[in-house]
Amino acid sequence: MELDERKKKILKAIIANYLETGEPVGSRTISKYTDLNLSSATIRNEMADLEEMGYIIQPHTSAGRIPTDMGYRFYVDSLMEEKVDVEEEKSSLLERVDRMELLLKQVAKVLAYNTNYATMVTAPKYKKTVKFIQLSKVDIDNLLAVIVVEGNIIKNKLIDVNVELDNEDVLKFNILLNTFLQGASLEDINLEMIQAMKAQSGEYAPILEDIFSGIVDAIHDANELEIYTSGATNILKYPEIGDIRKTSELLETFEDKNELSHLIEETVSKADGTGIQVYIGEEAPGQNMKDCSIVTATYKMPEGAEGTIGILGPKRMDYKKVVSTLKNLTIELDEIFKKGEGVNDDG
Amino acid sequence: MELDERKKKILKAIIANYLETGEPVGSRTISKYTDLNLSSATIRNEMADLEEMGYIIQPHTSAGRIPTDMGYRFYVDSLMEEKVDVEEEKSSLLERVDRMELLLKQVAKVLAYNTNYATMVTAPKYKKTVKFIQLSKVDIDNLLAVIVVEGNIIKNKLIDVNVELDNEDVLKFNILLNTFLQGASLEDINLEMIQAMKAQSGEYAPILEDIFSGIVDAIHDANELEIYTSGATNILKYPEIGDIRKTSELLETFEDKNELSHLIEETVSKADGTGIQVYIGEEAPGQNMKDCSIVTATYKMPEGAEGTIGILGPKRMDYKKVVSTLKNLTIELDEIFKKGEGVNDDG
DNA sequence: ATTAGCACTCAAATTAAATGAGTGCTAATA
DNA sequence: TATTAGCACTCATTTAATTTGAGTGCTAAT
Repeated sequence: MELDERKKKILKAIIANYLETGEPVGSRTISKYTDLNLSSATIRNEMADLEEMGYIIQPHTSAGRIPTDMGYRFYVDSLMEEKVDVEEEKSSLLERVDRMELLLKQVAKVLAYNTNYATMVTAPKYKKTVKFIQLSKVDIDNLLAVIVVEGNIIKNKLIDVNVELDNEDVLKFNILLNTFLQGASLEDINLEMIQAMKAQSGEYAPILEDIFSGIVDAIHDANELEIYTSGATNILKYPEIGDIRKTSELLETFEDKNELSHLIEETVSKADGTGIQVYIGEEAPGQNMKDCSIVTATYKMPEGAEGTIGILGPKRMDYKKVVSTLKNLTIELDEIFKKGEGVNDDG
Repeated sequence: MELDERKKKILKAIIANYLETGEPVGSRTISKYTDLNLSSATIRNEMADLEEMGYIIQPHTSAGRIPTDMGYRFYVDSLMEEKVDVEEEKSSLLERVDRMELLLKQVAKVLAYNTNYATMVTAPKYKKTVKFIQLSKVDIDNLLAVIVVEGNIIKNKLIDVNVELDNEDVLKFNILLNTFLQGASLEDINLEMIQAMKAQSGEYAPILEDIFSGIVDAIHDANELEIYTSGATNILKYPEIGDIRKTSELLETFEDKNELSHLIEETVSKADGTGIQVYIGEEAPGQNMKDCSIVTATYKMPEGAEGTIGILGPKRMDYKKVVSTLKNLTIELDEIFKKGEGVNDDG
């Protein structure tokens, strides 16, 4: 059987209507809703065909039709025309801030606010090199290490030292650390480098051990795939996502950054790199997501590093709006990074 | 009418049973459940009395009894004996960490894990004085201010400067800032002090403006009543708390740190300072909390500063367990602060 | 003062009936 | 040949009626 223009039009009308109302769509509705000027009987015949082809399904004998995953997929790939950018929507959504962390938090928040779904944003994964490092004596037995890595990610680490150090000692350490670490990435910091530093540290080698491990910790921290989420409770607004138990599990998954990071990695690994990806129902990773869809977008930094923005919502999601919002946002992010405006990462 | 021993025993049995099962408790159950050896008829008479006195109520004519808020109140105040501390429970719940922030996050988490309710922890509210302050040049147009305040709360602030500064300039600023700010609390930093600093900064006065406002921001930040929460989704496990809509609103309230901070302040203002406070149903602040109870505890720092730990759960809460867990935890916290072990705040 | 006994109440569970949106099929129509 | 009016049929949902049973209050006997 062939999916001719008319069938497509009808399918589109069914899905659009279902996305709006959440109710199974009947033939009479479509008959009136479209400009096809066909009777409900004709629509019924077409619907029977569409069902046979697997695009729609009846939840029960005497109900209207709802889209199958395959139907959604076809809608997203071929039927949905993207929202025209009204001029005012183009207006920038993000405030400029100077730290990656704050920027991404903001992205998650703005997106959740605009879409009413749950959102997640990962920091770009790139070789973060040390831009600045400084050790200071905070009190009698604590050193504070401040490390700034590319993207202005700032990490602090208090290091307990049980030997008294004077300011001159600290100064020496600072010179040593900067000589070796400035411009280094996590991968550059290996046993070899540690040995070399120890060799130059003379009598302080044992103390340096502590300090060094503290700093490596902090750099490691900064390199971790951070995830920012927002609007988790939005999930509760869509009761169609199974029962409370399931929803509650989903929420927990969403709040567990570790699990979430796995999920995102899975989606990213599936992505074909063309920007925006839509995962519908079964296509989405994770057990509790059968009734959800995930839409992800990738933003790029000039150096080629990529981060992901994701939206989690019900299958019956306003794909149009989500996709267009995501597009605008990634464009804006790309620009922010390009200009070095906002987040400053000129090393 | 008098609340004699027997009535107390019966009331206690009713509430204990209700806390366990969540079902209205009938006379027959109590007749068997207690060691009073009374027939159900007698219990019924006593129950009628207890109802008249306002401690219990029938959800409908032919149902068993459930506690009223007043019943819960009496139970918590007079009937509930506290859980005996099994030796193993005494074992410490907290790992030692060196920063207030991490410690309190941990408290929230451990508590949520142990009780299965939603938890919140506020940082102690005290005059936080500046322990350490340092300005460094991170790149061509960014200065990094690092401020450590008492309790080892560390704040970073990137400051955009549009004038090129050399290291010597930065050094000067550092000396200036330290002279004025070390040991100062937020209240100490007033217009007068700013004027004095400006007077000493000479040609740099205009730049200092930016730097100073950045630093004041950061100190302000550090002084804000931070709240750490955990286990918010636990709320979903207790369907007795109204419908989904209400629950969802409650969750949102819980995730909104600002609102939450108001709530906590309200409870604290009501507290009589004897440590653990229980707010049952209507006694709790906030509109969506009619079906909830809040239990708060106060921990103290040696300087007299106080912070609050709170638990939010259904009225039908395991008060015994909650109170004992909270007690242990505050004791442990008090000790950590006393010893200066873990969080280091010897200024 | 306590308790056995019994009639009574009412939420909740079960069953039955009514409703109505929507379908599939058939026969008439353009 | 494609479309449509018409009609019998299906079945989730709604509404009503019935049954069940836990639990009560009262009374009379112990």
